[in-house]
Amino acid sequence: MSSLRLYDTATREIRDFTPIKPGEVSMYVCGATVQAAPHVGHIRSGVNFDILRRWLMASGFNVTFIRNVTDIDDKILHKAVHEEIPWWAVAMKYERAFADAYQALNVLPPTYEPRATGHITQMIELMETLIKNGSAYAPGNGDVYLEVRKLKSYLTLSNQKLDDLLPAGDADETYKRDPRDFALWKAAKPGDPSWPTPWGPGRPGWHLECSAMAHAYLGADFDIHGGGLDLIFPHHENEIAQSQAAGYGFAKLWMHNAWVTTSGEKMSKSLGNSLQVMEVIKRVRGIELRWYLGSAHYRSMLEFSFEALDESATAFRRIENFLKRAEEVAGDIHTVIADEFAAVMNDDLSVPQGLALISEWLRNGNTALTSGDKSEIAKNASHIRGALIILGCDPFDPAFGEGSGADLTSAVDALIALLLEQREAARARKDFAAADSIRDRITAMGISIEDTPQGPRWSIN
RNA sequence: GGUGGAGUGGCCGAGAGGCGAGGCUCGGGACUGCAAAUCCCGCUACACGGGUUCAAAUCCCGUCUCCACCUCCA
Repeated sequence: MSSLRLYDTATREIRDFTPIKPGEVSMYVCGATVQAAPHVGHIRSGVNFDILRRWLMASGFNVTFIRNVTDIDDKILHKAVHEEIPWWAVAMKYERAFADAYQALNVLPPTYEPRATGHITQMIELMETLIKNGSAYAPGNGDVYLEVRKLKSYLTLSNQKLDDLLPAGDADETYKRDPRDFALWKAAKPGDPSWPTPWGPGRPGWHLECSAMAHAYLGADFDIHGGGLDLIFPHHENEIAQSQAAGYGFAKLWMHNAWVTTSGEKMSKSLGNSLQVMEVIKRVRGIELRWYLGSAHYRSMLEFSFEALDESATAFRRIENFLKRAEEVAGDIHTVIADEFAAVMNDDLSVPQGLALISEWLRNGNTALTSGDKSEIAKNASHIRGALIILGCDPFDPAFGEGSGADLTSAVDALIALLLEQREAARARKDFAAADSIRDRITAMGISIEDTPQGPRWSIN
């Protein structure tokens, strides 16, 4: 069997993945800055890395998955003023909104989900290390900066030259030794929340938290660091700078997911609420949104449209419908990871090629359903289900359960069966007017009737 | 200005030197009492101009268009 290869942003090539510790994978993904409800672009990142995680687990690795929550930053403070609630209430409100969205799309909870404000101690320790070894300085105004000119290497991830950069501009320039130096820590402004430090009260700069938390939970060296494309610079560059200046090896492999675009452009909040996750799942189910977001390769832009979303949902329902019929005819569907599927997933998570395989199994499975070939039905269904589990779209996953409605299924089944018996009787005596009348009335209840080689079956629309 | 990415059939979306991914839509057919579902067939594309090659969507040169990052960003 093939082994996993992944694209590394740092080297810009697909490389063999070899974990630091055999059988173990440590990964850190930059999560949300909780200052607004998540839109479909945010959740795509969650879905993409969830697919990676599921694939690693299915490949036999024990995965430690850390995804942080940035619960303090400028936007959160601004929002607090705007919404007239405390900054921590803003953070909690949107952290919950993200959690709800992750859950709705069946994104597995991380092994641990550290918050920035819970790791001030680790950040101070890191800054002390950096100041002590001469990599960082505290000019006396309460800020702490990393001195980028002192770094052995910088900007290796984004492949830029220091002299081509525009000044960082995230703090008062007058205290910086170089305009490109960036803030590890920001002095408190009047009215802002702050934490005490040896350099005065203040709050974390954006980048420091990830270095501190990755170190706290994964150690000096870990396997994979992920996030959105837009984090490459400055966020990930600065994480590397801080961590390596402190003597950590840091991430061995960098992965970045592409955006969801609209009209070819990166999604932005100016589009309003219509593309918020919770709005979109009023139109399609969570599992269908997940299928759509996961269907493009993670490094390709996904051009969002409601038309494409609807089509994608329809395509998913075909697969789901086959699995349900297969279960009815052939019994419980085992999950099998087909070798072909493993091969495409091992090739930098080539999900779109996996979908082509699913299409093939679907066609074969439907053909088998028509001919009644149970072993062929079971085989194709189990391959499909094995793939869907990796994609996080298994229709039988209780995470997507039909809730209390499931309890009614057997009762409805008995009622519909009664009606179908009458319809079958009418058909048998060629009284098609009566038969169609029964079907029409069932349809009017929102239930579809299909005649299959195994007899009629019903499903709720 | 610097860095990175993209342009594929009506639409979505893979591929990255050689037998036309796949899906959706549309047209035709099979099955069916009729539907629905399903299956089969059809619609032969790679921004533009050169070049390399027996062979290019894929490599090289040039051009155009679009996007992103360099300021918060999944």
